[in-house]
Amino acid sequence: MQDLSPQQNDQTGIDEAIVSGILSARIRPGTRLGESEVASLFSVSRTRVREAMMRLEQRGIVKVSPRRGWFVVEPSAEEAMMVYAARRVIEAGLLRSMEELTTSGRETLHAHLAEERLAIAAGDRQRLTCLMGDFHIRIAELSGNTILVEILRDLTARTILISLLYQSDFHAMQSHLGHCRIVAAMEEGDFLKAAALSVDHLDEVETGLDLTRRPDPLADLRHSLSLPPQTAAASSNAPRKAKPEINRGE
Amino acid sequence: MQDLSPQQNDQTGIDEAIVSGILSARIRPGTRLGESEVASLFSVSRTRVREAMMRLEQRGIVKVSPRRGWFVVEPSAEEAMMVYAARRVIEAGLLRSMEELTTSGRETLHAHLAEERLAIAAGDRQRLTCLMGDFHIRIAELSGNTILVEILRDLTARTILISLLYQSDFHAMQSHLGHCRIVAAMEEGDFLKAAALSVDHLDEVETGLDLTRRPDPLADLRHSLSLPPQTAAASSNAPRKAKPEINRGE
DNA sequence: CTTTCCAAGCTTGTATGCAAGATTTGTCGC
DNA sequence: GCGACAAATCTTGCATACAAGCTTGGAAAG
Repeated sequence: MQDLSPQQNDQTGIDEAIVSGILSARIRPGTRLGESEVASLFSVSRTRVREAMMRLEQRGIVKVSPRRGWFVVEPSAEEAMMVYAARRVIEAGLLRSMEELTTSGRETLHAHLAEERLAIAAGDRQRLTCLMGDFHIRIAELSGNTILVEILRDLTARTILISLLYQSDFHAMQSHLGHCRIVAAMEEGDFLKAAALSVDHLDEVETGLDLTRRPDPLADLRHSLSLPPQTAAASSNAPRKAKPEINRGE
Repeated sequence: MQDLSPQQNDQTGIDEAIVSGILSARIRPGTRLGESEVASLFSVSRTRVREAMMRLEQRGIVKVSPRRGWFVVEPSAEEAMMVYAARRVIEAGLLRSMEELTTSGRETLHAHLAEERLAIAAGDRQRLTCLMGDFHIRIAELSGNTILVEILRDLTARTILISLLYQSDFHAMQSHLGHCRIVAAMEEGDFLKAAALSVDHLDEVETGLDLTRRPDPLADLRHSLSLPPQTAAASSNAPRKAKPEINRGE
């Protein structure tokens, strides 16, 4: 099983450790998070794990299947569209409501874009996934509205899960350029343009998804066995036998 | 203490009973929600109450003061402004992203406006508070995006708490007219105008707040003793005896 | 050999118990 | 009378225990 980085400071909470695992794409959608399993990882009792799960469920990040266990959500196609729609609404609304880009704000964004370029050059896909989501959070942070930041953070987490499910290949360079364009518009002080670009950017990413593809419950197992990844053609006539993916590990 | 309508169907959950109590302004900000207290009201153990509180905390509706108890949040002035800002961003963004008003949608909105008029005529302030918040949720529901609906529902709950804290007197008719204008614009198919009107409307409500007024920790007691409500003048030279105001620190 | 049914094991759901901290109240000293 | 201190009480924090249900593996029947 992918580790949840339990060595991470216990003070930050189990919640954030799991979210962080998702944001960095170390935890896949559908991953089972057994209460006792996580409890022993963090050296606490099930009670606290359960409380964390309740909070994460509220945030739309995990779901419970009664008496079966907790699972990282596997957003349906409908949910995926709603997440993107919500992000378009909020991010565009946010940009439209902005009035100026402070110097420190500009520096923050440029630093972020530089990091993106670095990760692209290094080909560090995991880090890239994280950065691509973070970009939008950075922008929200500029507004100083922590409420919206938190909302967007959760939506970003779900976005990452969605792309892990439905994105065949993501074009990092394309996304990066989209980000650059948005920042450029902000520097011009043209926040309406930035908002429009943001909508375009999200549309672009959403269009790149293959939402017709049903989530593959065997993805993990398939990967473990080094079988070729599921293709659209294969998914229709694949003999769905075998057990519905259980926690690998320990 | 205000009752939480425990007779409400247990299936709906403790969470929703409390939220419902807030939405209808039966539960005031700062209200203490003791775990065992609520537990006995709902005839369950503290465990389930605690889980409900964890979820509500995540939704920004209650806060825990360690080893002291759970309290319905008393948003600070900064938080209040953030809530309104977030609502402006989301609601305006939502309206701008809409493209048509369906027939059933129009009927829903008109039915709602009719209810508002009814409540105004009856002078039912409690019901009115609830309806005024619901209007914006109705609009979000038109989009079919349940994610945004849930977000707005929580923001609305917080809005009601804010107005209970900072609103000296709310002008129901003014708000109602604002709603009417928004609906009219939507009927014209002019969603940009509707979005602008929505921003104006929220601005208007926010302007009507007295954010300089510190929350009165004695409000409940004062009310129980039938003392006159706190005025800006009285608050400055009132002999602050009794307990040191509860956790509004940090 | 295949199918059906039952039991054992594991997982969550819920309650309860105990410990630690905060508040309050009563008392003592001045 | 008034302020400080200490014990009693109440509250949450956390762990554990037990109940209930799902899953699965194996045995038995066809």
